[in-house]
Amino acid sequence: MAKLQKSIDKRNALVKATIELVNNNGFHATPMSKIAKMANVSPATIYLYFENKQDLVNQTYIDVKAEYTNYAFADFNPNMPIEEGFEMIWKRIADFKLKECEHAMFLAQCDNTPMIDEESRQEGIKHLQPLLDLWERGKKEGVIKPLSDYILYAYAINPLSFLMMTQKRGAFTLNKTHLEEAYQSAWSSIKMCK
Amino acid sequence: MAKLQKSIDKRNALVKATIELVNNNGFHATPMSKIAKMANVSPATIYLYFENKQDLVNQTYIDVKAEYTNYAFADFNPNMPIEEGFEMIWKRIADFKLKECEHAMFLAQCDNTPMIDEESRQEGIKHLQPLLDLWERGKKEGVIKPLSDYILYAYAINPLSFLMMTQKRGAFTLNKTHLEEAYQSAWSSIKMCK
DNA sequence: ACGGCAAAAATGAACGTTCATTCTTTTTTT
DNA sequence: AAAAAAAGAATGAACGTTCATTTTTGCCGT
Repeated sequence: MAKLQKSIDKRNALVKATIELVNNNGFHATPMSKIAKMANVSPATIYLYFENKQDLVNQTYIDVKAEYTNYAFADFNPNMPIEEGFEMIWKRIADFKLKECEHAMFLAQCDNTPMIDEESRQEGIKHLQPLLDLWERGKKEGVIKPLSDYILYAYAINPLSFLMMTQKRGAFTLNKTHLEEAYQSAWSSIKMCK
Repeated sequence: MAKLQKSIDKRNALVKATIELVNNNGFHATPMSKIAKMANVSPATIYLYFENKQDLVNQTYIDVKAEYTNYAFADFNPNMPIEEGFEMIWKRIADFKLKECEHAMFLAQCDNTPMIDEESRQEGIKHLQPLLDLWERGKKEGVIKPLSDYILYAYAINPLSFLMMTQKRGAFTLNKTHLEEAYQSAWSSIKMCK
């Protein structure tokens, strides 16, 4: 195997182990030694790929955030009609949160905790721009309520995080019907009433 | 001062310090020694009031959760009309999340992290029953959409957590108008359409 | 009202452990 | 065989918790 690929594999294994351990035990209870063990690597090797523990968790956050937004916008193009574009993005996000729920959970933990440096948090936010642009256009066309982006996000997207979390805790399971209901709630909370 | 009151004061100081330090630094970076210092107490004294660090954070969670729900339901009575009751609870919750945002932030961190024992988490959920009862009644009367409680919560209540968090990060500030818009979004996402 | 005393509460220092990180040596690659 | 990558053992600091003492409290007979 090529040298470069081996390096990439090792880095990925470390990121993967970080996600899994932080999800299950929390940041406070995931020592570098455990991360190393789960990635089949010596603790010292981590420091060839990352500066320190903080850097490891920051980079893991940015990696996962990029994966999330790539997934969300994969089939989207900025010229779609507003409602169609929103539905596509919403459903991709829902898909991601349910299929890659380990990753979504990790993001939820990072986003509600001071465990990520502010700089990395900002870096992560940037990738969401296409959705904000869509909303901007929607407001101009009179299709989307003229609300702050934060309020739109709070009502249209964020509920999915809560549902993902609840499902992960085993309290209930989202089926196709739930998801359609949730989408309707999301859309009706941001669309202009006629 | 009475002996009992002194004990209560000391316990409260410890809980308060825990909230503040965990909010600012995260659980992983708040040692018992710092909690003790902030509460003006010796580290050893903590162990007269709490079994260990885990017990301290569990009890802090339950305390704050109880305060939250007491606040939310303070003026509510179960015989109110559905919409009036919901508006009252919603606005009290919004009030709490904005005025006591340190406490709300602490809850958000606990709820997205494995830092609280499952048992204490369950304990905290119980207090929400009056809202679930109101929704139950609303569904029977055909005023509230017949959705799972989790979906109702996701769309009607949880967005407030996101807005509180965003505001706390300084990204934007919620004013009276925003709040009224948010309430309308919340209500319209759960009310039966006519 | 008060001095003295036993119990309770509180303390600071100490303990053993665990952790993030580094150092030295070994293994792998080119 | 030189250079790069990886390893395991070592290091020093920091942590949660406990221990031996000291301080405070509440109560008693006077």
